[in-house]
Amino acid sequence: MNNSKVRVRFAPSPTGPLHMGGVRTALFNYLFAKKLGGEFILRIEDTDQTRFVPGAEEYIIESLNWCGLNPVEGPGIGGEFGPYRQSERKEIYKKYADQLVESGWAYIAFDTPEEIENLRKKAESNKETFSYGIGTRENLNNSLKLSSKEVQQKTEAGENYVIRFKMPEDLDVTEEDLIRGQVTFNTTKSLDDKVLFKSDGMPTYHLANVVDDHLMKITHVIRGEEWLPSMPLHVLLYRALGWEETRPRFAHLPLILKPVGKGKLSKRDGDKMGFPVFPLKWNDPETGESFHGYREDGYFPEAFINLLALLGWNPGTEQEFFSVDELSEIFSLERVVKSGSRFDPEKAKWFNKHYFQQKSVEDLTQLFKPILKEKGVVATDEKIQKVVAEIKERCEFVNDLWDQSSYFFESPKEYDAQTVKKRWKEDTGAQLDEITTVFDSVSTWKADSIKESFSAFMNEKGWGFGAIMNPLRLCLVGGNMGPDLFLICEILGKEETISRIKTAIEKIAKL
RNA sequence: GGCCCGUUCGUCUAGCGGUUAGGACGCCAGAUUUUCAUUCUGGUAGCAGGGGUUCGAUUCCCCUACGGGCUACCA
Repeated sequence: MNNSKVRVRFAPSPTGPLHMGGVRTALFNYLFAKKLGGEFILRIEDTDQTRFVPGAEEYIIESLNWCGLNPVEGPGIGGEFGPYRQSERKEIYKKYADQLVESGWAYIAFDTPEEIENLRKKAESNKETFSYGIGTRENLNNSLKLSSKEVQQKTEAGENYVIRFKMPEDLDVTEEDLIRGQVTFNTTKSLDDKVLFKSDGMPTYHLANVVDDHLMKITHVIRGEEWLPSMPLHVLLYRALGWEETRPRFAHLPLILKPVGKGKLSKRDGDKMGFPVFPLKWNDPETGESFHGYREDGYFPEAFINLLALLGWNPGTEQEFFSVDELSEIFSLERVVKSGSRFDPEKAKWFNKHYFQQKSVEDLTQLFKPILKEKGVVATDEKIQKVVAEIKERCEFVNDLWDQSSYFFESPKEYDAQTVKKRWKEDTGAQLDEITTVFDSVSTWKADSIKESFSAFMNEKGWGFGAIMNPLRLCLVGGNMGPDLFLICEILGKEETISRIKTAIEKIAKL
């Protein structure tokens, strides 16, 4: 096989947004290439004109970009093996299809889709499955049955035809999958005569894929498990085209499964369970539907990549946090798991939390500012930074910052009913009123000194801390959450603190 | 239905003939925090079933069950 420089490709089709399984495939390709000092390229497989979705290609490229998985060759990037969009390589494929017909590895078939559909239905009514191939092809409308003269007449008359692979009979095709080991398929038992070239002048995936991988000098095909059944076809195609010596090796990745229920992860699972399935937000141009994205939901790309890497792969050590660079050092296909893995949204959050906590207060402040602006909050960077420093450890997403800190920027709109019921006693209002006087007399408005004055007063009165601290917190934040109370006072400022207490006493009395 | 792939705590996984079956997420408990959260400590829970092979099987082989994928002029 191939001893030259490692070259791998990620080859999505632009039929919609790339989902996280696709990103993982791209990631593993990328890591494999990096590890071996090879090249990672992007190729757009848009041979099905009927399924083209506007914006999908841009989405794919932007997603890879957000994840930092940048190809060295691809559409919009260029490279010596371009173009990298199969629709732009259309002319290339026909030649190879014809070559296969000439060499007897393929044949021309005139059967219309309707005819085949009928055969399929008929077989189905007999509880059988129709398959175009060994056993049936000799009796169908193709160049195997027709005389060459008839074939010529039909093609010259402009009749539509496809080119099908002529699957050799009873041949065991054995291939060493880099993840699964030896896999064997018997041609008669499991393979039919796949269409290689469609009547619309475009190749199918199978032909285009093999031709392009060869032309682009791809050394390793790393793709999803859904392609495993077509591996023997591809192997045979390389053989038929005479490219066996240089053909790539295969590795089939396990699939990502739904968190609960049956089957592989799909588009709508996310909205059902409240997690994104796509890297970026996607608005479907046809249905108008909107899907969540990791980016917009506040995940950091580092976290997204990290969680993806550990879904179906592990380093063999107990380390769980990895940068892309680290992964590039230690990634290997041997450590890819064979079975499909259920996606766990909880663990995904945990990964993000880790990266969130790694961020500096300064960085988080910058990320928080646009959110505050959106909320109509005006505050100095100094205050925002102070707040962020206090609440950082309670958050796992940038979006949590507001939920954990809104009371620093606006006074409570309501008071948590449960806390009121539990903590607000008959004389609480009067006691808190006295506290405002104490606060008013604090000269240096710093957490320490506020606490000092407060404690002295409490001791003098002989009041229980618990009986005052909790309702006091209620007045200032509206509930029983938040960091140290005196720090909150400090950040709020003396005036605001006192005013909030007074407002609360009034409002709660009315409840 | 046919073909192929797979099966270790609820989930992600380590294990590559002899281990008290390890870690992580989640969950539970305790400690700290005069709140809540964080943090720390501890706990809970697993080799799908049945046959072989072997002195010995989670580990190797076979069968069954279950799960997954494919079975288009879609990728």
